[in-house]
Amino acid sequence: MIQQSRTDVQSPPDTTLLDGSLGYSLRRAQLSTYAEFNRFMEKYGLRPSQFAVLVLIRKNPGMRQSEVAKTLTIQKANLVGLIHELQTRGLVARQPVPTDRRVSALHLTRAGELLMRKAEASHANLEAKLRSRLGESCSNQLLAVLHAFTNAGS
Amino acid sequence: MIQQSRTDVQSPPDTTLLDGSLGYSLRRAQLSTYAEFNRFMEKYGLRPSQFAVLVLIRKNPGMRQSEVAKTLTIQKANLVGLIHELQTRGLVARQPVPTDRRVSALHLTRAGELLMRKAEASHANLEAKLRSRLGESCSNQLLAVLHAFTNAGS
DNA sequence: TATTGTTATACTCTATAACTATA
DNA sequence: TATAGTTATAGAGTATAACAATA
Repeated sequence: MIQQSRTDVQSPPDTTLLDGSLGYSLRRAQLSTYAEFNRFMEKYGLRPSQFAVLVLIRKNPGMRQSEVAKTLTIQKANLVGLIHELQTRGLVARQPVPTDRRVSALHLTRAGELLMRKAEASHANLEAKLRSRLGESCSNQLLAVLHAFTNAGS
Repeated sequence: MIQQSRTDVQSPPDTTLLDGSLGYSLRRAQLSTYAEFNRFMEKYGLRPSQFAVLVLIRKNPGMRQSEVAKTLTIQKANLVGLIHELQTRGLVARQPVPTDRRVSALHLTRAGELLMRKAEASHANLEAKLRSRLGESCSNQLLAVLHAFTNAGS
C-alpha cells in the first residue's frame, strides 16, 4: 500500500511512534519544565544548572568542586566556569583547606544565602505549579517512578 | 544552628531538595535515555533530533518544514540545518509543490527508507530496554503520566 | 499583510584531552 | 602514580531577529 502524500492535508500528522517513545516523551516533559523554570527564576538570574549548584552548596557547605560535579553528574571541566561565574557575582566563596592545598571548600556568601532563600521559595512555588498539573498523589508517584527509572539505568 | 562544614566528611551530600524536584528528576531521567539512545543509534549516525525528524517524515511523507518544526516544537530556523544535513546524506529529498512555490514536500529517499527500517528496529529494542527498567505495566503508566503532564503545561 | 524558508547570531549544556600543582 | 582544578576546544540544542520570495 502506498501512503498518500500529505502535502495539502490539514489533519495533524501521525506521531504515534514518538508518542509511544519513553525517551521522546521524557524529553518533551523535561523541556516544558525548563520553560517554567525560566519563568520563575528569571528575576534571580539563575539558570537550572546554577540553581542546582547553589542548592547543593547551601545544604552542604564546604563541598569541593569535584564532589559537586560527581553529585550533579556534570563534567568537572564544565563546573569551573559555572563556579567562577557564581563567585564573580558574589554568591559563592572558596575557603582554602589546610590539609589539601589543591582544593577549596565552597560556601555561600551572605548575599548568596539571601538570594537562595528567595530563590528556593520561588522554586517551591514552581514545583507546586508543576505538581498541580497532575495532582499531589500522581506527582508523588511520578517522582518515585522517575528515580527508579534513573537508578536502574546507571 | 550552624551546619557543620563537610569538607572532610565522607558521607554522601544532602540532595533532598533536588531529589524532590520534579524538574530535576525529569532532567536526570531524560539524560539517562539520551546516553542509551546514543549507544543504540551510533551505528546509524543518528542523533535524537535527526531520528525524530526522519520518523515523522517517514510516517507522513510530503510534510513541509514548518509543519515538522511545529510538531516537534523546534524553531523553524533550527530545522534548516537539520534537514539540509539529512538531504546532503541522501536520506531526505524535497519535491516542489506546484500550488505553493515557497514550500517543498519532504520525503525519505530509498536510502533513507532502508536506513530507517533498521533504525526503527533498533529504536524498538532501545525502548524495550528502557521499559525493562520499570516493567511493562509501570512503563505504560509512566508514558501516560508524562503525556498528561506535558499537555497540561502547554 | 502574513507565511515559508533562510541566514546570522548567541547562549547553554555537554564532552574530551591535556596541563599544573598538589597529594 | 593519582587526584583536584584548570584550560582549550568542539559539538549539539535552543532562541531571537531580520530578510527574500511567495501567498
